[in-house]
Amino acid sequence: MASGKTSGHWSMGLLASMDDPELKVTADEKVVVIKDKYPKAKFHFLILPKEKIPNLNSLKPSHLDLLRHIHKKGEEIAGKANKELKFRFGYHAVPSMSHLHMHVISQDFDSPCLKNKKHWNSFTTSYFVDSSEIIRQLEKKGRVEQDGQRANEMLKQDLRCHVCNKAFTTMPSLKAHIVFHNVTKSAGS
DNA sequence: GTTCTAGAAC
DNA sequence: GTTCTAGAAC
Repeated sequence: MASGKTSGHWSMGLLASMDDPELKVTADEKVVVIKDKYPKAKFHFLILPKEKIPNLNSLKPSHLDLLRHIHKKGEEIAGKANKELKFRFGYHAVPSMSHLHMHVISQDFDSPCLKNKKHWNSFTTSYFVDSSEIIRQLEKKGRVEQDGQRANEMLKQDLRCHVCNKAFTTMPSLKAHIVFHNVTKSAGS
């Protein structure tokens, strides 16, 4: 392999990342765990099933065990990474990257890779669907209903702090604000 | 998904 | 003049 010209289109990038030793965290018979290449928080992992599942819409009840396994793996990885920080486990309603992947992301959102409104809203609005919600929907309805158009509108929403709901007009001001939440939270001693 | 950058916003 | 956002990328 000379340079990064492996799989043509950028949306196929996750498949390459799964084999990248720099990003790979662990794997078992069902899933691969990698670090997000551009982490949007102090801890940001992706859990991908080895089985090729394109997206949420293609999930069937037969995938429920796998989804529960992914969720459990997420809790395990988060616990190993950091026991103080809060984590969320979930899926983007309209992911940019191909191949189903669950985000495991700490809620500090303290990262230089977190730069714009789309980044922010994709993790703090209903564009981010909790894994438990996906599982519940699949159990109840036999499929996952997805309103992609409504989800995409979430990305354009005004910026709001995910902790206190305060509104902000720019990303730099929001980022300066959330640092304050992180400090007060860990100021135990 | 990111990078780059024009021009809006300040 | 600088900061910041937002749209194109073949």
